[in-house]
Amino acid sequence: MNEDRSGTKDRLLDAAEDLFLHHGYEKVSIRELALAADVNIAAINYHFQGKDNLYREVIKRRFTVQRDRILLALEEVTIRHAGSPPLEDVIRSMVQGQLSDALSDIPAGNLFKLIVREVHTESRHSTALFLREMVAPVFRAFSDAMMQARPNLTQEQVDWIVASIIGQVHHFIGRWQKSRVLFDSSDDSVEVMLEAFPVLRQPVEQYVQQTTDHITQFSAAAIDALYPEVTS
Amino acid sequence: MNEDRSGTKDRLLDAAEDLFLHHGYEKVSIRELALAADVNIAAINYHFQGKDNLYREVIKRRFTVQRDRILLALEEVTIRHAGSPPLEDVIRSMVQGQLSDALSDIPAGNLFKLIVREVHTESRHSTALFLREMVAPVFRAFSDAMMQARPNLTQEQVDWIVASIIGQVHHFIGRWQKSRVLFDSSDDSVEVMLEAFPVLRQPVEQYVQQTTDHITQFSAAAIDALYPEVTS
DNA sequence: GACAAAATCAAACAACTGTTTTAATCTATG
DNA sequence: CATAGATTAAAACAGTTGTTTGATTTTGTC
Repeated sequence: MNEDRSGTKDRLLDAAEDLFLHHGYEKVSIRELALAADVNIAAINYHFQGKDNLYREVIKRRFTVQRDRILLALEEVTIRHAGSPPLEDVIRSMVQGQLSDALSDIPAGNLFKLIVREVHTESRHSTALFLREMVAPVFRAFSDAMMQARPNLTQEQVDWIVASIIGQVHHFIGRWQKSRVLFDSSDDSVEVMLEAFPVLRQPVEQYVQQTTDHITQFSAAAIDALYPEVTS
Repeated sequence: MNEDRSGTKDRLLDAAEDLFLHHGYEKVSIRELALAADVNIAAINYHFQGKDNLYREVIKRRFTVQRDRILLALEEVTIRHAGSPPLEDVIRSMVQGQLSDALSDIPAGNLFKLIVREVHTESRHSTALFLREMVAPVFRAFSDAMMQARPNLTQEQVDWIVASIIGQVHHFIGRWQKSRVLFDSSDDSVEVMLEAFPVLRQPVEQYVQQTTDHITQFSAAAIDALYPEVTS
């Protein structure tokens, strides 16, 4: 078989994931990719018909796994509570899932960093793919779970809430990454960040945990205060 | 005098602001810039000593104005209420200021789009400048105003809250821009966005207004629910 | 071991990048 | 009007980009 272990292909994907993540699509040349993966330059075009497609494959390789993980966590939390999950559990599933995937250093966790980059940039490399197959299903599942947790909410209200929560998640992911990038490049302006937000000094695990707690509590409190449950 | 109207310099700055905003720093070549501004290619290096510096100048031209506008609004709201401004007013000053600046189509409003791009990308073109002179002062002023509105909050609590609010603001800015970019490029995946968040169908002014209201109310509700005021 | 397919390699490709150079033109002041 | 300085212009520069070529090596199968 030719599909099992090419070696070259996988090394290329790994190196590409790492480099694209840390420096962005444009700033990484295929020569750097080839060097990092220890393959010939032509291998990129031989195995993946071009740089663009390599980028797409990097994403495709991970995103199904990650998407399904969150979808599963959301589904699990709703069926465990027989269709009426606690609001905080729903939010936590989503927030924790995204944060830990995005900030963990295991290779499998690099996807969300790429996605945040992709969404906030307008590089349009695979926008349709992202939106239709990755972002939209997760949003919809999150939306549905939240409506099961708080049936008194309208769809539009849930839309606003979901946007607020995702916005917070991405922002905290972005802060962490920015601080690490600045730190890695010994840019002294990292001190300005750390001073303004000392939580960034902590190790990843604690940052993920504290951020998850904050976003969950902050958002749940807002929801219940704005749209109080009607206890019949 | 040589400083008043060069013509070329200003046309270059205007074109650069527009192009950098819409396509990003890397994707815009100096030849495109020169064509759009209707100047010779060499003019970029003659007037700005390189592409990098032109980018920096584009930002410098706007950012002081914008920063001062928000700082003023925050200051004004605190002195009007004699040092204890209503929480919602403080949040609204910040949110409204950023949103309207970022999403209005007047040229003066392009800065924040560039900033969001700059912060969420790691292009590092003027990170220190941004953080130290633009982001940090605004964050600090926002932070201070909020502590005046709710003296019972600790600095750390305020830090978390500020991050949550800014995160929402940037996310809603990003959504709007993304939808417009997709729309402009007739990418049909814009439909996926609009379907998931129909508010994006509205004109700018209403989007800014509704988003401001939502973020303000959502965040204020969370704050008061999480950290209730002690009424002595 | 022979043979064909797959994979790797070094080299060259054409297109583009930001920047300089050199000459021509404009502009204001004497 | 003449002339010095500021500005524009066309062309060339050196370097990099993603991609392709054609030869060479490796791999698996009979």
